[in-house]
Amino acid sequence: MPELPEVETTCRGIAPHVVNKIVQAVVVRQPQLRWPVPANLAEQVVGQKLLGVTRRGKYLVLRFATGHMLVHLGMSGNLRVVARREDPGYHDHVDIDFGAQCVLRLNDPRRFGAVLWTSAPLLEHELLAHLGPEPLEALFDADYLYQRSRKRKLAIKAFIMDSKVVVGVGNIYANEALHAAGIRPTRAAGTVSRAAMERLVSEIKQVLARAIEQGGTTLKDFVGGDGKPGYFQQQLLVYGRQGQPCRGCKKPLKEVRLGQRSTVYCTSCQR
DNA sequence: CAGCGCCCCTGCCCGC
DNA sequence: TGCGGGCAGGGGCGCT
Repeated sequence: MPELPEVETTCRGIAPHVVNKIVQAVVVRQPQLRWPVPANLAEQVVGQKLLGVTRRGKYLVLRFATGHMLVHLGMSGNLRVVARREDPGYHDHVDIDFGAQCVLRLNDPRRFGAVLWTSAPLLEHELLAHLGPEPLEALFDADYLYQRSRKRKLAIKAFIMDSKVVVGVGNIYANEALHAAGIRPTRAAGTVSRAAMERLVSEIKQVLARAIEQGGTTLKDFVGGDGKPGYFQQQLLVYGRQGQPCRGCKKPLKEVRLGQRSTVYCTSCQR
């Protein structure tokens, strides 16, 4: 479900409700997520004030005085603020209870998500230490992507989806950005021209920024931190449109499988 | 090291 | 209607 815009939407949606509130209780109904939820999570945070909610890649970072709680939504997770009286449902695995009608609730049917705790300096955490730049920050530019891609033989789509290269570009937006930039997803990263990299960086930034503005892409059941669906889905030009006409040239869009992921492109507009 | 495929898991959709 | 197979937005990890 969530790509970077969905995680950012969640971050913005929950922050006003939970920041500066004190954790009253932690309820773990299902500890078996991507990694086990730490057994001592409650004792780490109960009684502590949540100082801030940020995002690094697709990891949500909840900052406390003594450390950070990392939350990843995996493929099917969502994190919402609910009233305490709202009974937990199926797949509601973890509650962070702030009292006063305010519970942060993780729901994740596939359980690819994670809830972790680290008291070491945040950026030293192994899951964050080797991440590439944020796609919407200035550090991510054509120079950077061009230099890093030289001599790389893997497909450009897999390259931009590698979180060590740049974080937060998931399958949907990789498909969309490559289409907008006129680059064939299967092309070896090292053969993409400098000019094409300029377009690609620009399109990645644009597609992510637009999706964030609109509250993310709702596929199936995504809802942001406030429970509202996103509206970006209606603007997808290639993802899920295989066989349908390219909006540019009207030729049917082709679908191939790249690294076990659905890859859709126009054989005429993308070279 | 780079690159590729395999999983973790549930739900849903499709074809038989 | 029931069931098996394939696929789904992520991404760490192990193998070659």
